[in-house]
Amino acid sequence: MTGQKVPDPAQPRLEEQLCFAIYQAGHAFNRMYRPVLAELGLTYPQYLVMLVLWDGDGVTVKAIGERMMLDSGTLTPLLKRLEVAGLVRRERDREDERQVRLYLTGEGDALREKGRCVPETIGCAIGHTAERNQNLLAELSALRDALLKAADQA
Amino acid sequence: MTGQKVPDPAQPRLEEQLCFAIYQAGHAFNRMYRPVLAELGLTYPQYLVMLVLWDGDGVTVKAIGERMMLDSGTLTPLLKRLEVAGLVRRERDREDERQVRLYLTGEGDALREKGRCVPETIGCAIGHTAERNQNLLAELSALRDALLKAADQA
DNA sequence: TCAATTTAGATTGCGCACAATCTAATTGTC
DNA sequence: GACAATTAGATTGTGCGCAATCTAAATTGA
Repeated sequence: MTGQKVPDPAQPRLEEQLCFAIYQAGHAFNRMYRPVLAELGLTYPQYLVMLVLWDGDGVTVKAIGERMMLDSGTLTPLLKRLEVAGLVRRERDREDERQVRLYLTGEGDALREKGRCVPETIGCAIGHTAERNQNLLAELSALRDALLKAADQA
Repeated sequence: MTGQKVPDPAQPRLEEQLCFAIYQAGHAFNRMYRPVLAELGLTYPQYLVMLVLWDGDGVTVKAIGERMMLDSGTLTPLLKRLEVAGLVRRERDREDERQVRLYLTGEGDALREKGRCVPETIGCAIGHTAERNQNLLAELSALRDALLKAADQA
């Protein structure tokens, strides 16, 4: 009962598992983004929401959630923090009062300028060729879709 | 001030960014693992810690943290939950009382059997060839290392 | 028209992730 | 041996992620 259980060769090691590679890459990205985004006063998920809104605001919470794979339990407090920060307005849709639409404030729109250099900063850190990144992006998208499909069926 | 800001062509769309692909793939993995691991009574990060311990117990908190890229602020409460669940023992090292070593209990060791089929279950869901997954694993590891290196220098 | 169902968000509770801070033990230096 | 510096974990506070539940608004349809 006191320690040193025998390792199990049938159990794959942590480092050989794809899920763990994703897990670590996600952490590494976060670590890279954090100081860059701190200058904008944003966390990483907040930055992703701002990307959505910079791409076109007036969208509903649900639409943002579908694009980011997040539900209202995550988004509602996050969006409220962006509102408190003065970057967005949350407004009930007059036509359908169930929906809340998100609009950029002047400040939120202006922040776009400060955020413009972020992708390049990160891109330089990675240093891979555009082609290599494109390929990796495609592989990850396929992986995501395969997982979601399997998770839905289960 | 009322809505419909102009989209910005210079800002890359969410779906074209590597960081977002990782972010989504991570969520998709989590969604896939959740119901499978629920049968073991584990969350995904807890499962990763158990993988470390099944690979050899008696390791320190610091060693687990380095392998998983987590600090004590995350690990301490997580390990305490595993202890409450009866899967591990936390024990101060007699030689160096600063360190806490983790040992599997009989129950934690036994859980290995129930967890044996997990990687295969997930692997089937992905459905890719072993070679394709190996390649993706290597790419992700390289990406992680590039990001960590850049983050350290900054 | 009005009751049943569906839908959009909000809320609550739990667990992970991490920065900042704290305590206690160890090491290094003199 | 005394004392500064380092190291291992624990603690606190903030924010993300998600399941479960709740409310209110819209839709369906008998």
